[in-house]
Amino acid sequence: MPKVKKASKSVIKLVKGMKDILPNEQAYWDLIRNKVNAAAKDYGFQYIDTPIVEATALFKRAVGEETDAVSKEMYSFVDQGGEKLSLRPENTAGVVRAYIEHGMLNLPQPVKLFYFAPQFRHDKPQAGRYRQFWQFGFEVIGENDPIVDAQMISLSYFILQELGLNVEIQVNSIGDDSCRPKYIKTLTNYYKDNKKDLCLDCQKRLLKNPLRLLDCKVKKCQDLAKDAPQTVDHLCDECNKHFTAVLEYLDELDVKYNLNSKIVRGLDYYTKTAWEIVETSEEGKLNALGGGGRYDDLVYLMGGRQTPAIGFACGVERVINKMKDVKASLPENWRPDVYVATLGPEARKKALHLLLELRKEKVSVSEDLAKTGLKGQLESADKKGARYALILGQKEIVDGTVLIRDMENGVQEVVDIKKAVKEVQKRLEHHLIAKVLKKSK
RNA sequence: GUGUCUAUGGUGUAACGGUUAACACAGCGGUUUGUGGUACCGCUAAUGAGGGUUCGAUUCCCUCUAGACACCCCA
Repeated sequence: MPKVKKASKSVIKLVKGMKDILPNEQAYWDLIRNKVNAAAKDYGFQYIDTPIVEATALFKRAVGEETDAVSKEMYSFVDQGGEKLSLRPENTAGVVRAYIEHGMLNLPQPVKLFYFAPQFRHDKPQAGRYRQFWQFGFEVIGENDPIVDAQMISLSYFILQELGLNVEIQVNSIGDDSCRPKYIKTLTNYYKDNKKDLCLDCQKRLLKNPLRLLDCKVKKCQDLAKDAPQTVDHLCDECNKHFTAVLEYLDELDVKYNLNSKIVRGLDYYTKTAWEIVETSEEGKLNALGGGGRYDDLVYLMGGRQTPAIGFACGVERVINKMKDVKASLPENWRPDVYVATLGPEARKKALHLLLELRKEKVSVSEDLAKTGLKGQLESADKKGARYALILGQKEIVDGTVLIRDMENGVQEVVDIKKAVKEVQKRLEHHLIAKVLKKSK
């Protein structure tokens, strides 16, 4: 054995708020990616990747300069060329930029896009909240029919349900340019008279973000919120009609939803329909797994022509957290079909060829050629869950044979090494047929 | 930014202020290079950092650091 150096004392560690996604977690990620991809295909969405880095101005304009996501939490920097850049805090702005920049208005409308990508916000880390976090999201650009709202809500609901979660939709309409400003005025007027009864945070909210007053957790604020004017009662005709239609379509779909006047989105670009997807198994805690809404003015705001749009996004880490909480079932781990074990230098050399052959034939194979003891190798084969082991020792080399060991029952057979691959394939087929038969019963 | 809690090998835990910091799992090696899932033996490996109290600190106190959780906000 070579001399082993001791670990040095100073270790560079993970940056705060960042997370390694280790192999033992990947099953969750694979599952989510697969479900998202499958849903996207079924619903006719195409995948899009936009850069992690965008001009800071993009987010200031799209997301809103006053939002926390942009004003407090954005990773911004000036690069070597003096450009003001930021890591994206969300993905809709980038998608819309791409839509405009690549003239997607010339494609058949609406354009339906989806992404699965890391986002960055310099927040204080917490359960299910990281500074680099992943979101999958869906956007429909170029359609304002309320039926699309209902379909998008249903899609977001469906995906999380597919992942084994008990979810519920909280839906609201926050109006548009023609009614929201008036509503906010009404709301602030209502609160002005009761200002002294509000908690300190809410007194700040009154100035900064009055809509947030509605979901304060402090009792006296909640009591006030109960009688506060609600957005839905102050929608203009157009918004009202739209929202009513959304709900009507939603009733047709098999979606559990709740009208919730407290749903207010954190980003400025939203209009009309807004919703959140919450997990319902744990009472009290209604941490949103995802959220979405219409953003009919965003394309225009970003310099394109007026184009209605709607989208939603879900936080992947949060979804995984919940999946763990409810012990959602995961697909079985990958197992190699065959493990090749060797004894002796000749066998090791021969095994190199055997491995190539097996891989060429698409037999999934595992080995530890560097290990010498047979015991250790079989132990490894077992841990890896191999179905068969091919054992190749001195004796087999001399005879031109190889041992096939069934790892489930320990039965071994000697076969001609030239037929080894075929023999393995034959057995694997039997295995597969047996499995299918078992399932069909 | 505010608050609460926590800090022992890779992981999970243990140690009235008092020997060489214990146990389990994992990892690695061995039990005449030939048989795993189910034996036995061994090895590797830890008190976050710095101060203080004390004859003596993993244990008590302070500072820092890191982490977890909650608030804010959000996905």
